Amino acid sequence: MRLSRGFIPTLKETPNEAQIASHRLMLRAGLVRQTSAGIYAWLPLGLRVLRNIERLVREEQDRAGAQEILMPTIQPADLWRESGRYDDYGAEMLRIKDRHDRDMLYGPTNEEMVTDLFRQAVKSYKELPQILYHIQWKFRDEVRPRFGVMRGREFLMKDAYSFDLDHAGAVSSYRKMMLAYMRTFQRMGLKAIPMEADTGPIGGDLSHEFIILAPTGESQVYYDAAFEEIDYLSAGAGGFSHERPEDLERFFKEMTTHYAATDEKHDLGRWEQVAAKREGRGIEVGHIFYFGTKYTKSMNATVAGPDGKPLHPEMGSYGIGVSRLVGAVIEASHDDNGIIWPDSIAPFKAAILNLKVGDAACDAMCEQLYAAFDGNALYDDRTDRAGAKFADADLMGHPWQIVVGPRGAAAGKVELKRRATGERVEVSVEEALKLCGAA
RNA sequence: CGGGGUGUGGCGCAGCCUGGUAGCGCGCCUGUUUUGGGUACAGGAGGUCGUGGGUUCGAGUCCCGCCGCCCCGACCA
Repeated sequence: MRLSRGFIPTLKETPNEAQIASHRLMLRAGLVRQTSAGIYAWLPLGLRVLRNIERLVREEQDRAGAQEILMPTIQPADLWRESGRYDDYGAEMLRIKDRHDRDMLYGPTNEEMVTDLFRQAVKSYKELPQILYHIQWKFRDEVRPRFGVMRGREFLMKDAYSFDLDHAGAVSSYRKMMLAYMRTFQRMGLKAIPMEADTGPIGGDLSHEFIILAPTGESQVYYDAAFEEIDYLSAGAGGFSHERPEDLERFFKEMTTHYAATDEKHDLGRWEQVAAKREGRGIEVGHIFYFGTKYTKSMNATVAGPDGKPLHPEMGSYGIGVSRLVGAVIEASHDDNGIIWPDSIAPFKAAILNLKVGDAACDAMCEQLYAAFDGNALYDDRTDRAGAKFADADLMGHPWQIVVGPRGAAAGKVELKRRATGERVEVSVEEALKLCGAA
C-alpha cells in the first residue's frame, strides 16, 4: 500500500476519550475509529491486523481438528428459551424484534445455535467426536464498555464447541483446544498463562482462562516461571502433538500442576511452595469450558449409542477474543513512540520510507523494494519531511523500516531499522530484503 | 446500575466565575522556504459552541430537562 493513497488517518495528538495505551495507539495509528460506545469501525491498518490474528487462530484450530463453520449473528429467541438462558442472560443480551414481531437477539455466544445444528445433523455415536468453530461478531451490551477494543460491546470472537460421546472424550477435546490456544498465543509473540477459572453463566465444572502478560493488564497474576520455559510449538522430543493421547496427558499435567492464579484466587500457602515465582499484570484473552450435557440435555440433542439407545453427548466451548487481542498485543508490546508489532500479526512486514520523493535514485530504489514485498509493505511516498515519516513509522509499528535517503541511495545503500530493538544497519537493497524475509 | 467528570472547526485546548457578534496550538489548502527525527514565513478554508427549553434588549457564558462520551466501582471474551 502506498501511504499517499492509503486511508490511514494518523493523529499527532491523543483523542481525549482514549485513556489506556492500546486505545490511544489504535486511534493515533489509524487502526480504528469509534462509532459509539464500545463499537468500532476497523480501518485498513487495523483490519489487516485483525485478519492476521484470525488467520493464526484458524490455522491452530484446524490443526487441532476443529472444523470451521459460520453461524449468523442474529438468532431466534426460541432456541434460548429451550436452554432456559433467554431469561437468565439479562440485559447484556441485545434483544430485537423482526417485522413480524418475533423475538430475535444479536448473539452474545452460540451454544444454543450450535447444539441445534448438531442435533439436526448428527445421529450416531460413530460420528463423534466433533469440534466446530466459527469466527464471528458478538454483541454483549456491557454496562460500561471501556479500554477501546479490549472491552467493546461488539467484538470478534472465535468460539469452538466440542461434542463427545463421554466424559473421557470431552476431556480429550478440552485438552486439544488448550494446546491449540497455547500454540496460538505463542505464535502471536505472547506469553500466555492458563489459569483455573469459574464457569460463570456458561455452566460446567472445568474451566480455564488464558491470561497474557502485559504491564498495563487489569489483574495481578502470580505464576510459576516454569510456564515461560515451555515451547508449545516444538514438534520434536518434549513437544506436544494433538494426535498423541500421551502428549495431551503430559501437556495437561504441565498446565495444571504449575502454580498460576489471579489475585482473587491467589493462595499464599501454595505460592510459598513455588520455587521460581513470577508475578505481573495480565489480560484475559481466552476462556474454555467443559460443561458436559448441560445443553444437550436441555435442548434434547441425542445420538444413538452402541446399544442403539439415545445418548446425550458431552460438550465444551472454547473462546478467544480476536478483536480484544489486537488491543492486548499492543498493551504487551509498545513503547513511547508507538506500537511494536510481532512479525506474525503485523499489518505490513515493513515500511519503506522515501526521504526524498522526486529524487530519481530514491524513487527507483523504493519502487524496487516495494515491488519485492508484493503488497506486504507500506510505502511512505508522501512528500512530508523525514521526521514525520520516522514518527509515523514508529507509531504504526511495522517490524522493519527501510529508510531510503539520497545520501545512501547514491551509494546503493538503504538503512534497515528493526522497530523492536531500534537497531539499524546500512545494507544493499538485496540484503535488506533478505533480512526482512521478503526475498 | 451507584459515584465522579466532560461536551467549543479534524485533534488538543482557552473563553463561562463577572452575559455584549468565537480564540489559540496542531492538522488541512496555496505560495515561498527547508530537506535524515513532526522546518520557517506569509496568505487561506473550516465552528448549528452536544441538544431542547427558559431568563434577558442580548446567552458559548446564567437556570432547568435530555443526550453523548470518559473515569472509579459492581459485572465481563
